[in-house]
Amino acid sequence: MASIADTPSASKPSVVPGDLGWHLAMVLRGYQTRFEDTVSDLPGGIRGYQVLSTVVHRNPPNQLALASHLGIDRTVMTYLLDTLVKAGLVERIPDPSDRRARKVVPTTKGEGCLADFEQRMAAVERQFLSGLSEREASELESTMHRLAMIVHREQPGASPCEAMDNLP
Amino acid sequence: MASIADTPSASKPSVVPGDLGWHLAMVLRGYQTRFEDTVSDLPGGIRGYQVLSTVVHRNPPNQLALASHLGIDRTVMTYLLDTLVKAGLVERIPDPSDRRARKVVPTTKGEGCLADFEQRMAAVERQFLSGLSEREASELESTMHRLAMIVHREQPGASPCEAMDNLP
DNA sequence: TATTGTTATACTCTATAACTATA
DNA sequence: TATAGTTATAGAGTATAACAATA
Repeated sequence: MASIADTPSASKPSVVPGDLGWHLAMVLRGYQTRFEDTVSDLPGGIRGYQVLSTVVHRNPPNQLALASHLGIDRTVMTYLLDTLVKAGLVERIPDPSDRRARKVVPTTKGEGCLADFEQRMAAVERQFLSGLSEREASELESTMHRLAMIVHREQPGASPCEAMDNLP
Repeated sequence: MASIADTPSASKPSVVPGDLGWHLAMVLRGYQTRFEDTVSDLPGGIRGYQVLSTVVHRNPPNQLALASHLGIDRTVMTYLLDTLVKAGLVERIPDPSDRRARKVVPTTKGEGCLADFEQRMAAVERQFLSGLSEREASELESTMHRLAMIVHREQPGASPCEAMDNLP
């Protein structure tokens, strides 16, 4: 029976090209599973949370900016917002300076709801990174943050929310 | 017009719970876009590459181990392998010790093909991380590797390929 | 009875295009 | 003509269950 001893031994991690992608996918899947469980009560699940969080913390000027910040299509954003509006968590208010556009703002209920779920999410993230040292975890977060910014800027469709992503 | 100045300012990265997930998703998407372009000629695309790479470098004992290592359903693996077999890159050989199982092995053509695509993939990964310092990039790779192992071990369905994942 | 691999079906995303109302 | 938002449709991807062969 072939055992693991047959495989070429690796002195450094990620010696096989493509391994980085495998690791990213595995980590993201694990994270999303925990995320999903945490926000399953929230309308729209993970994306509902992300929309609510973006609306509250980043104040996007319209739906398109909101959608492209989260990397989702504007057609999907319509459905998502319908769900959140129906649940009374956000509102669509017309932009007086551009009557085509609508600005999405949280309701009082939405803000309270987000605050509640953020506490749970923070606990989940801490638990998720608990296998790493304090320093490793914070370095991972900051490196991922930088890399995400680089990727997002090079991605098509990033333009409408550039202003939101150039925070220090 | 609301500007970014309205948002609560952040002194540290990832102060908003859930940001880690956003960053992971953004980075993975950027990575996969480049990956996809690089291996678009290969049957099965990204997954074709990953299957070929796993078969060559990790020598999984059967299809199920192969599938669960990559986090793919065994039913999907059947289709994927059909494609790769038809392209002459791998073969299914019966396991003499368990006649239900089939071991997937690369053909000579498959090995040559993988070596070729690995060179391209290595270049893509270098370019992908080029915005980071040498030290940051290698630390990111090793931390992601560790975190992926932790996640994978906790994931259901990980058992059939445990032996493959416990490499140093 | 449990497991490996295959097949068929249904469901969920996502991508695309078409439409409106404004600019 | 181009853009913000909506709607409808088709396709890819995924999950589920059922099945045959073997343990």
